[in-house]
Amino acid sequence: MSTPDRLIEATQDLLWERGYTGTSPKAIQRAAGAGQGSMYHHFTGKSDLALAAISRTAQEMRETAGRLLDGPGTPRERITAYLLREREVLRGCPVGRLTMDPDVIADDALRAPLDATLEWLRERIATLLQEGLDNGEFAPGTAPGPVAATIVATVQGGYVLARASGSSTAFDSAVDGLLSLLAAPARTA
Amino acid sequence: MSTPDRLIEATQDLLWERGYTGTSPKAIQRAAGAGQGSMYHHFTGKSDLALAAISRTAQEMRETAGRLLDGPGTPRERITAYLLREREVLRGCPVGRLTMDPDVIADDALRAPLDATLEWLRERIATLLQEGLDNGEFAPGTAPGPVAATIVATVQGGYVLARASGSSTAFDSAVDGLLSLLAAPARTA
DNA sequence: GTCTATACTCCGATAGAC
DNA sequence: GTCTATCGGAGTATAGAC
Repeated sequence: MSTPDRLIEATQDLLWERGYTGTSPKAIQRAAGAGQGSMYHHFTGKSDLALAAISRTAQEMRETAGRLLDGPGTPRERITAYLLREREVLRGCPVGRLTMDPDVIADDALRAPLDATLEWLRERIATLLQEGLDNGEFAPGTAPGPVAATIVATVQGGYVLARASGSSTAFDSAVDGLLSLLAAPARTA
Repeated sequence: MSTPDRLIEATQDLLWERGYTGTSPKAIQRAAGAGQGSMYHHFTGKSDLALAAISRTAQEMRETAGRLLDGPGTPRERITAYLLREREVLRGCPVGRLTMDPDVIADDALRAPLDATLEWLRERIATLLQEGLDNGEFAPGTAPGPVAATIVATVQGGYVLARASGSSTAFDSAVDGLLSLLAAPARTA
């Protein structure tokens, strides 16, 4: 792999693990097996490299989620598959994690990929909810936009609960609760 | 106020804003108006001071949430009041935020107050859900434990969405969606 | 209790040789 | 492209005077 690619991947890993403030150029160089001069030859500095890493992470997250949300099954089944997919829960979300970093939030260029990714996810799920409403899979009156936000928030917050407790159980519990709330509408109507 | 108190309060603010890694002893001293020697006289170091600050923040959060969850109204009304309470959404949750800090999560003493607080909140809400089930305010079949986890996760995740977008709208939307799901007519026969 | 002095390392970057 | 040298500042303390 090329040196820039190794630098970007190392930065992705470190940003996920330690955040922007907690990630130093030196640590990136060590992880990538690249020297100081090499890193500053390919990137103008830490923030430039972080932008490349965050953009790539955001893209990868879209692909991962998209495979399930655009996959086989009914709208409800796809949302369920997304919620129940295998996750390294205790590592947290590589995108959502960065929203707690003030230096990332303060920089519009770094924040943009985070916003775009979570917004894309919310929209994609809202569309599925609408399709599920149309085919009777969800309770009439379900508001796709807000409920999609709830779904994304539950996942993001599930990571918080899991990391606080040191166990993925809390994440699973939050998802279970959400799925039960989304359960099939009464057949009586 | 005493010097230790000023140091603790300054640390609380900085941990909320910048996290553990992003908070330096020097910044704490500046914010507290205390000197180097003074800080190290009252606390053994950064982590000791952080423990005091985190414990106090956790206690304050319990009191704030408790005032609404133990307040007037039916169980459903109290949960709703908790979800709709005024928040400085873009600042995030001073407790949840720290779960993304690897140095906090790696230290059981620092992690314990986070876990205890979120666990307390989840339990308190689960109890209210059970009471609401008993008086018919929630759909039969609602599982108090998991749904309580969903409620707490939605709030924590709402902060993530809001900070990503730079607006509190996404938080409000996630809460709206959650309230609508909790208000849905009985779907389990 | 608080102050200043000191120590050693890392941070984030630039400069210039090869 | 990559290396080494260098830089001013910040991080996280410890020591000892007052």
